[in-house]
Amino acid sequence: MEHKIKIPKTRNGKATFKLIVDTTIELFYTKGYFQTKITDITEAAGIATGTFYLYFPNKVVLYKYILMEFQHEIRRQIAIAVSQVEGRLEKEKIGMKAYVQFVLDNPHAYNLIWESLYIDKSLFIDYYDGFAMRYEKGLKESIEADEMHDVDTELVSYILMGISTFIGLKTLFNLGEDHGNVDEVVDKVMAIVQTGIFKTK
Amino acid sequence: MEHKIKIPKTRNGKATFKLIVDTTIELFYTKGYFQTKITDITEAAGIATGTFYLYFPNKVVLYKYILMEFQHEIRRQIAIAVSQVEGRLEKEKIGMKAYVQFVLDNPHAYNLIWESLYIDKSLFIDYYDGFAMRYEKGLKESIEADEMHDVDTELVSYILMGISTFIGLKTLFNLGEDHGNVDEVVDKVMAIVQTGIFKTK
DNA sequence: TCACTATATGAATACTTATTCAGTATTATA
DNA sequence: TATAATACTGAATAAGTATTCATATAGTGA
Repeated sequence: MEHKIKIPKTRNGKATFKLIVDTTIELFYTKGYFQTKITDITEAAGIATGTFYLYFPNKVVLYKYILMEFQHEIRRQIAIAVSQVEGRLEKEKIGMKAYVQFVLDNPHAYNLIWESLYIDKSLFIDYYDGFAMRYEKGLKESIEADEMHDVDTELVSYILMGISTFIGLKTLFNLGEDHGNVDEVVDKVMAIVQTGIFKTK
Repeated sequence: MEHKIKIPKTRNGKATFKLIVDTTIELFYTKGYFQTKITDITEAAGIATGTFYLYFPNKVVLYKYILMEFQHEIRRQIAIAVSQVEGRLEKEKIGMKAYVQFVLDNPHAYNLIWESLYIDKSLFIDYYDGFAMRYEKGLKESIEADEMHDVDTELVSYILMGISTFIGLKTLFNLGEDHGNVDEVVDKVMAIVQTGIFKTK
């Protein structure tokens, strides 16, 4: 809340900084944010308690740092995926696919992002609302081009995020059967989103 | 974790018990489980600290109690909704609708259930996996009756829960435009689930 | 009314965890 | 290789919360 992160200046400092971040990601994932104590982090990282405070004023600042890292990464990956295809509808599909793919490939990230809801609601809202607005833009274009039903774009954005999140969840906990192949799962999801689940009369 | 809840025996005791539960639901909703202290609860309820321990050995036991309450309630409501319609596919649709409806109508419950992921993963898994299995049963029957595409039922169960959750979320935070009418939102969601979002070529 | 059970109180105590800081070690560079 | 800058240590201290318990009150049946 208060101060800022202190960026290390030397190679050693940077290594310690990264060690703290990586250790924390792992702990937030296994124990959750609130149940992770500063001493858990320093102990797991094999550093002294005081070292933590050299770089981070407190836990929430570290949390936000990690959250932003993931946020950039996910957007970056979607941008990369989308840039490699031609055609607007195709881009749309690939964008969704990339999002689902990211969630599945990065359970740590997904888990952490979602937890923001209980840490600081504004973080959560910023994250998902920001994402929804991005989605909406593409969806609207698709509708105008008559490639998509005239759906409520805002609603659809949330639906897509909800689907991705829960599929990620399922994979995360290995619930039910093992759908080993992520690509396959993503394809199935896309097929369902595309044509719906009920047969048209 | 340890002991059990002590059920009050007198009218007065029951009132206090209920007061604690209701106050806690409100606090868990606004501040979250971990950020709610025992003293926050007793203070908000206007009772002495010790009174809390008269009925609950600690916070997590109270949390589990509330979680179970909601779990029963949601299943009860779906059962009621489903019992009022004829036909299997129709029941299926109504069941889904009831779930989405419940999530939208009970943001407190929804928020609390989800938080279990960060309190005790096994609670979370039990909840959602149990729900998914219930869904699956109906979905399989629909497919056999050729009223539904031959989708991966497990996947679809999670997709439906994901959608409900996120739409609930959106409503909860009043993100984007205000879709005041819950019924309408639910109908839109069902339409999308039914026919998909892309036009078939 | 008396005796007994159930409820309620909140200051005192016990824990848990965050945070500081005086001292030490390492590294870069002049 | 001296010295300034940076990084690191962990015991000591500060804060924050949970939990207990001696004491008090209210309700109930005989």
